[in-house]
Amino acid sequence: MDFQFDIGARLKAMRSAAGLSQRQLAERANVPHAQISNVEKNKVSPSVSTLRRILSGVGVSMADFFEPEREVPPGPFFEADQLLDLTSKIAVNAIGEGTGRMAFRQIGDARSHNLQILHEVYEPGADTGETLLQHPSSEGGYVVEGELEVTVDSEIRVLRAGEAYLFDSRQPHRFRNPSDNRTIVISACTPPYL
Amino acid sequence: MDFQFDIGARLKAMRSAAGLSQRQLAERANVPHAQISNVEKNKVSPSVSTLRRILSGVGVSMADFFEPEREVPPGPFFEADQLLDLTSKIAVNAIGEGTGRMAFRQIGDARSHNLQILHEVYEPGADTGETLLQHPSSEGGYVVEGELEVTVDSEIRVLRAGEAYLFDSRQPHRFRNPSDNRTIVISACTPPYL
DNA sequence: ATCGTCCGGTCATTATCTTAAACATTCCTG
DNA sequence: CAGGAATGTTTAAGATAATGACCGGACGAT
Repeated sequence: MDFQFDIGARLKAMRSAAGLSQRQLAERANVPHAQISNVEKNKVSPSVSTLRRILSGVGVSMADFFEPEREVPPGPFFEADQLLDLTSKIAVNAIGEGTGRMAFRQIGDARSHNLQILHEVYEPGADTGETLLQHPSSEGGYVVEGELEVTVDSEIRVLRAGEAYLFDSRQPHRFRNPSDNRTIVISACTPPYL
Repeated sequence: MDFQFDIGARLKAMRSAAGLSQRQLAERANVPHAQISNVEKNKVSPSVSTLRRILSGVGVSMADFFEPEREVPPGPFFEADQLLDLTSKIAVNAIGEGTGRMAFRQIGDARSHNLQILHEVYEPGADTGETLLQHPSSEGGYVVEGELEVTVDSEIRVLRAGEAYLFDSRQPHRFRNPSDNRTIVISACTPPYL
């Protein structure tokens, strides 16, 4: 999680792709043109607010700007510690008022393979709440250890180790660990959630 | 291009999802804990370098952090000016040493529909160069106006208005406007490039 | 109650970014 | 060649963010 690209070079590339001079961009973005120069030459690390204004001038979002910094896991084989931890990301993007500790770790590059396989850990009581993202995708999983209460579109079922589920993720769904022990699930989803 | 979320709230959510205190995160991220507090309370707009350090502590990339800011076009109908301008993004991410002016505008939300339809404009001489991204996807297009020289895996062909192409984008490919007039193409790709 | 430790928040100082104005270059054009 | 208009760069000021020390509250253990 530490590759970083050359912000200045990237901004410069985007600016010239848009066919703008530093001054033209500065006007659109409502920043002094010196700042464009400073950022492009990496003389400063701009504040988020400044960078946002600048990028608005070339019609690029922050997310798109930093896209290349995304970690691209290697493969096709992964050590246990090479799984990509998506806990914070999923917890904030996909889960509503989840409670309790849980962890999600992804195998490889879900995007390019169009397949997201996750190793999921639910501590006792952990609850995703009603899942926010309801993708047009398919989703299934296998309970490796412990118990998992799965709710799909008003059907509730407690799955134990060895049992499994599979459904269309457009249906509202929710996961919970109703037991006093840790629950471990391996799940798969295509196309990927995030 | 101007929705902005609450950076502080988002960081806080991610931090607690990771089960860390401000001080714990501060140590991991190598930042004074006061700064975590300041950022979470939106007392400052952190510099990119600072935010990057903080996010490394929760294992989230900049791109992921700003993901929700991405523009999600409405639909299912789009006015001409509602097409999403991807010029800078594509030019920098997908195209190598392209030359000349070109523009790419996307119809709707390619990701969720798994289908990317683009309105492409090539000014005279515009050349994508060898395309960098060679996705496992399919790609086709129709020349609406002007001429387009398409190179696919060593096959070269000049298409005129009314003609079209379709190929597997894993093959190396390249587009060029060899004429003195503007060229307009409507293309489609699944799954999307970006 | 009284430590000890953790928590998040605040303060003054320092370092950094931001700004506007001046500067240097190039490329036209008369 | 001189003037003009564009370009990107540097400068010195003012504004803002980053830092480390400090504060009061919450919680447990003694």
